[in-house]
Amino acid sequence: MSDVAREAGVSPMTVSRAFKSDAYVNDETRKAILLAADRLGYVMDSMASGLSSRKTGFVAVTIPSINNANFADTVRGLTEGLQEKGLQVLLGYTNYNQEEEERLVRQLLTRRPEAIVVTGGTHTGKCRTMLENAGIPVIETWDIPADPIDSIVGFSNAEASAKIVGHLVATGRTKIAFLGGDASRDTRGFDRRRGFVREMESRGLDATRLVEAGPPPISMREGADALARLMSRWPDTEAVVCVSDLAAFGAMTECQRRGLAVPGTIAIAGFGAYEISDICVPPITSIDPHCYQIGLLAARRIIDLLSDGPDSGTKSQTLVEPSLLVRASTLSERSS
Amino acid sequence: MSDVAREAGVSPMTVSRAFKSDAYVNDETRKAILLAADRLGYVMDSMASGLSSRKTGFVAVTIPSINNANFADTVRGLTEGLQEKGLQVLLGYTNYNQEEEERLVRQLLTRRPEAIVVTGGTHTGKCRTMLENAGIPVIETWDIPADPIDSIVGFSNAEASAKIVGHLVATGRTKIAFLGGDASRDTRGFDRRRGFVREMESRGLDATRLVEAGPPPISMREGADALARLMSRWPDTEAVVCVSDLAAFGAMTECQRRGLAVPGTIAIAGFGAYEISDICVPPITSIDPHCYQIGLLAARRIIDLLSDGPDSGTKSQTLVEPSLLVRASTLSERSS
DNA sequence: CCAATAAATGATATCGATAACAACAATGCG
DNA sequence: CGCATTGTTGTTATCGATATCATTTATTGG
Repeated sequence: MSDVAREAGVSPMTVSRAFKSDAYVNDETRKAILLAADRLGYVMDSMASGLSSRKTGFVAVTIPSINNANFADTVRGLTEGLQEKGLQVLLGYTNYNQEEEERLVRQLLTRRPEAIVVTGGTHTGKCRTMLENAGIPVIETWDIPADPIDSIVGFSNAEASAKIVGHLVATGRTKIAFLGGDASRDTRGFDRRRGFVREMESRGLDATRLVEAGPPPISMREGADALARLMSRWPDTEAVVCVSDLAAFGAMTECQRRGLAVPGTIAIAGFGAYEISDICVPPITSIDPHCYQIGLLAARRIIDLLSDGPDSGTKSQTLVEPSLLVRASTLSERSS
Repeated sequence: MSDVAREAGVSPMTVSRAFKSDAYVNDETRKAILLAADRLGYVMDSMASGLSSRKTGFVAVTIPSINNANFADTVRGLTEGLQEKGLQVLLGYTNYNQEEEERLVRQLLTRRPEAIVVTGGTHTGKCRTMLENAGIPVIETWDIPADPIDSIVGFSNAEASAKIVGHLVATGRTKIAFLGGDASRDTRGFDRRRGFVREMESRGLDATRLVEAGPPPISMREGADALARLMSRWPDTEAVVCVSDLAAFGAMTECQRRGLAVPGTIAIAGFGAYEISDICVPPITSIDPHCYQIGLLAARRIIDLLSDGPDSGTKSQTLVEPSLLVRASTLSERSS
């Protein structure tokens, strides 16, 4: 930076100001400085800048898996929502593992982010402590934890399942199964299963048709395998609610292979509004949790918290209402 | 850090050393320091550390889209490959846009990464200049640029197409179309199309059945629409090579809707070895570019370059051989 | 025309760590 | 026993920027 200052015939301080948009600098001076910087191929060192100003421009974000269209959409919303304020997302993924999350959060905090976004509501004790003591806004997304750390931008996974059950019952199905929902690692999937069980029971229906599909991420293949197990155990099942669209699609391909008509013999519903659920034949009923919107709202909340200053005392809750997308895979009445 | 030093009764320098694994510190002293740090909830400031040691621990990575399983796998390979050396991926996406890439690269370079990984071979002039002058290893992936900046870890998209053409011809098809491949933005998709044309021509076959599917990312829906256009223009088409598995699956659903048998009436091939191509009915012939492997090899190359020092003069090329996955969608002979 | 204000720039200390060197104790070896 | 070696810790300067305060030069209104 002092090289640039010399080249432009000003002090380093003026160069520093020329790179901030808001500061007092003469337009011509700034122009000259930017030109000099360009000649020298100078790019500012954000790390040093951050050290001095105590603003790193980072927002840390953890997601369970990078290879998941839903979380990717949320990250997209975050990235784009934070861009206007010059904030950059620092991304890490946990592999659906809380110990890994703890390690990751520790690593991310060493970068002194100005806020941190985590997915889900369950963390290791140490992880929670770190988040509480970090002294920055913490946003929990994709869930509504019973005991939030700070702010929430999420939705009720349980209620989403309830919505689907309601729809299936309305179309005349009562022998309904749930596919997926691992208790140990996938808390959101487990919430969906819990919501399913609760809703079924509250309607006086049998809520014991539960098939595991292994730990997340649930692949299409695992969805197919799980459907096979489901049908061999409960052959008279009329509908199956899947923990995700990927499992649902896998399950549907298994139906095709077995010659089970969808939705004639069995109805299938998924979760996540993945593109595949819309385009496959027949299209699969799903829940759109509005992933991109979640990211955008989280970004907005962060910007608010960072500008308002110590308003952060209030633990805000921003709830997003998932939408039920009724499609052909559950639409028609039962034919048999 | 000086708080921790006081708490542990040592100098700040010793605390600094205690956090590095390689340094000379008495085991008991280190234990005491780590304990003190834990009591005070101290986490090291990597930014300050980086400023001083001139090692930020960042590796910048740009990908066209975050919502793409192939690129996500490469990022996974990079992340995991770099983890052992304590290097952290700093991710950004370009939306398949070179101006956006330039902006992103500039932003990423302000973070002083120790290396940078970019996808593809075409950049704006300024972007290329920045990369060349950054003074750090630059890895270009997913492609084999004619005029590499530094190191390459990639494969030939054109040859991958040629492989598919060879397979289709071997199964008796000659009226083959290519779906997708936008010249303006998706250089890799365009390379695949170019490879298709070249291979068809070299076999003396008609290489004019080309259908655009719009700018990337190509959705399943766009694949379906493109197939509709293809069949209305060239109804006698016997096989279609798609720019990606997503387009291929979309195209296949359109066949289902139109009652066209796959592979009986028309064979379909994709690219990318997405899970869907393996599980759909029928499974779709595809190319596995070994995305995770690309990431891992890039990580390894970076680690080599960073440790060897000024060996970086040699512009290495690490080539990965894509695998053809023959599946039912192209397998059987033509039935009509 | 002058005091008051605003605009533009500079000087200095500092952010939180580490590099580099110095200092000293313990150990080994001829 | 003395000197070289290794292990362990401390001191000082510094990385590249910015906060803060000081200073200088327009600008404005009474």
